[in-house]
Amino acid sequence: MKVIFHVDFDYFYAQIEERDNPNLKGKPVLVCVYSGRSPDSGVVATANYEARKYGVKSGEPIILAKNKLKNTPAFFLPVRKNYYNFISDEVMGILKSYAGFFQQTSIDEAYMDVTRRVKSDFSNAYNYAKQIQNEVFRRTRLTCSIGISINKLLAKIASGVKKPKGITVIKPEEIYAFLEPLPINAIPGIGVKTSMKLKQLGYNTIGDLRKISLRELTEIFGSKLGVFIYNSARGVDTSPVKEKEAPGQFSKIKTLKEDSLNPDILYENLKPLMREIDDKLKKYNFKFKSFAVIFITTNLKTYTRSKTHIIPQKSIQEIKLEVKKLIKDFLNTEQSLIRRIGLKVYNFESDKSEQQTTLQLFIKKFNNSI
DNA sequence: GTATGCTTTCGGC
DNA sequence: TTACGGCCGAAAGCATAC
Repeated sequence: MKVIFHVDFDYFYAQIEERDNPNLKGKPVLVCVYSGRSPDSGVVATANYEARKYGVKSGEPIILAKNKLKNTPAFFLPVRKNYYNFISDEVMGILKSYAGFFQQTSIDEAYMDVTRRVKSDFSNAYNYAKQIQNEVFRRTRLTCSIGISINKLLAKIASGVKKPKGITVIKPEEIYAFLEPLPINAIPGIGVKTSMKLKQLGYNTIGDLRKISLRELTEIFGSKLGVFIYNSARGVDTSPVKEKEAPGQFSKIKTLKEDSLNPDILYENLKPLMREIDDKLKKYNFKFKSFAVIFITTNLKTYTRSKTHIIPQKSIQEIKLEVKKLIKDFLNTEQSLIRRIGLKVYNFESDKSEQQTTLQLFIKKFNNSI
């Protein structure tokens, strides 16, 4: 039986800001993404618990959060993403040293397979989690919550139960009782769309979900999603904890000073983003085969238009005329005003060439050895 | 009809 | 009453080949 941890840092961005500035302690702290369009245009990325008491949520407009906190002293801070990434590397490095297998899934979340380290024992696991929390706090002054169970699905659900600084264990014999009362969308991967569909059929909890046969589920949702729902309702998840692969895409997106339909203005706004993506490509030494222009309209609807090359491209500079053309073509078909524009590159140089490199390395080694 | 691979949209953080 | 980022990976949607 495996023992899997899911580690989730508590209100990560805001917690880092609190740690670095003791004046913030005990007061609402909101880390915000300012778009630069007007002084308060933008959204809240993360808020600490003091702010959440006032109903502030991630993703809501800054101006709305200001309203909720108008009679309270509160701190609205601009997001410092590069700095948080640096801290993330630090805490992830610590966690990794405690895991047999390690999988970082976001800036502040990770799975750990600790089966061997705790000898498959859940009371060992609890103590081990405590030890990890203490060591992370000793070295970084940051707190996290940990979910413990036999697979990633259950560990992830568990980590959200007790926060902050929580440890929640779901032992094998507790799985059904634990899942029974939870709403269906507590299963990661089941969102509004799927849970609404199930609600309309009269199913509200994971307990209800277990009454549906596999056959029925696959008829409604198709084989892939159907099997996924059937297994999840029973706490079954066989996906392994595995090291994160190289990134599959880079993107940059920017809110315009004002909405526009002018292809020249849109392109001018893309230029700095193109440079930043180029820098990143160079840093990683990646080439891309596909690129896409992202358009977000006044009503916040997202569109993308893309193009794929057979030959991997080294730099955006090589395809800037095609970027221009994608913008023109898009404006010819869609004429709602553009609020935000972005660019992404993906389809990085195929595994084939990587295999070639390892093959070449092997040949070198082989030649050296004879 | 179904498997596959590509493009676009969705949704979490 | 409205207000509204920037990134990523995954799902959904679509086209094509058989």
